[in-house]
Amino acid sequence: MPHDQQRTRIQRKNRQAILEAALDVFSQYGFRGATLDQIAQSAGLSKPNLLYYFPTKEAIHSALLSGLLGHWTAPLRSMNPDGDPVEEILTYVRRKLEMSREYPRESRLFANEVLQGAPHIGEMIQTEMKTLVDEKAAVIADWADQGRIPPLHPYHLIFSIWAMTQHYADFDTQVRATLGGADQDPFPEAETYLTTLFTRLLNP
Amino acid sequence: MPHDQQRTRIQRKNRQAILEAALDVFSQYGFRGATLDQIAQSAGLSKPNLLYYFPTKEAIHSALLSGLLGHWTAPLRSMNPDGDPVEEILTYVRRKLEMSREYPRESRLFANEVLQGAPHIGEMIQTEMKTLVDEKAAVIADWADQGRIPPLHPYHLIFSIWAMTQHYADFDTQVRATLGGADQDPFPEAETYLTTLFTRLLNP
DNA sequence: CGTGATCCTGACCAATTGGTCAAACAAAAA
DNA sequence: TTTTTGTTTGACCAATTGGTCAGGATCACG
Repeated sequence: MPHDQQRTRIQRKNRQAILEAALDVFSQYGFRGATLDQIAQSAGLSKPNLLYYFPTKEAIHSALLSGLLGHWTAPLRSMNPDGDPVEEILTYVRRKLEMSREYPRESRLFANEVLQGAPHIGEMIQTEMKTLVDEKAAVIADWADQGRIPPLHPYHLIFSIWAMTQHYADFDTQVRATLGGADQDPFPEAETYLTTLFTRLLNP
Repeated sequence: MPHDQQRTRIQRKNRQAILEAALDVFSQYGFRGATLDQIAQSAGLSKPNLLYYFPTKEAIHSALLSGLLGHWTAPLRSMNPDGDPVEEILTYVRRKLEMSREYPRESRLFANEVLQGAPHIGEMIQTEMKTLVDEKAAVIADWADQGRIPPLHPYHLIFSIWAMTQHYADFDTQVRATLGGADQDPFPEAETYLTTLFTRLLNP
């Protein structure tokens, strides 16, 4: 049973390759649309060998999602209650946008999952995720109460940051197609735009 | 061949039922994740009978998407160049949010499609969609040139409206789970928040 | 070296997939 | 009432799906 912990060198390498391949495939086709053959081929393994490392398709998916959740929520987690409100929020926006540029597959993986009603991570959202958001929303509410930022609904403020930043990863195809010059990188302009938007929104 | 036009009463009824069922299934599972059996059952037809009305799975999907595109872009299309800029944009935002509330399945259908690289409607995006956005972005740019709204990047302004409004349809599960009271309707608060956001953003 | 644990494979399986087809059935036209 | 047209079905198909299993290959270690 290699599933308890990553012991050997080979196990580490292959589990890593599988998760990498699975990220590719799941993020592009969703859970039901992805196939084990695709993942196995992309990882350079045979299908039975793949199933030697993970017992089921769901196990791969779960391992991916739970392993990524911490990384994905890091920018929000590092928002500092003692910092300058506008600066903290702007930094959060920029770091979140940077995540969309650097890790678009991760963004699409979560998007696919949530789109389908979050059947595999619904629990995680209701616990870990909600706890984090509750905490940070309280911080934002405090800032608003102190008059340091305008009185905006803290949860919807967070939602709008998620929406706008993840949009550039999840809907990359549409963004690029709409902007025309397909080779053009939309992210620099996006950062400028979002900085302007939140600066105007948060300063009195 | 019933595929040229909807002739008989039965054809109209069944084609309608199929598209309705397909919207349910495709929007929840994506193209590859959806099955003909699911759609047939949801439409109350046998699978061969379903394939009597549409030759392939792709045909159903295409019919759905192309039939919906016009409806989906209506709010942007009706943005009036001769109206008051702030009011026009705010109305657009509100109508778009209303679409997310009234037609979440349609939103998720497009989201699924674009997430996977828009393999079936990439062409439509590059032509019809882009033309519309180009036109309306020009209107917004004019408004900015005339000093009637701040100088914001028109395309990214439109993207941000898409992102924030569609977020409430596409990520409904996450929004409700995060807000806690699962039975609570997030849309009224969302409308208030978005109105505030764009009012602050667009007024000098 | 040898031996036990780990790693890998080809052959296989039942279930499901999108799709076909001939024949039966129903509706409408004659 | 025929005849024609339109509609529905059960049986079927090849391909693909997630997953199993016995045995072979390879590794680490004494």
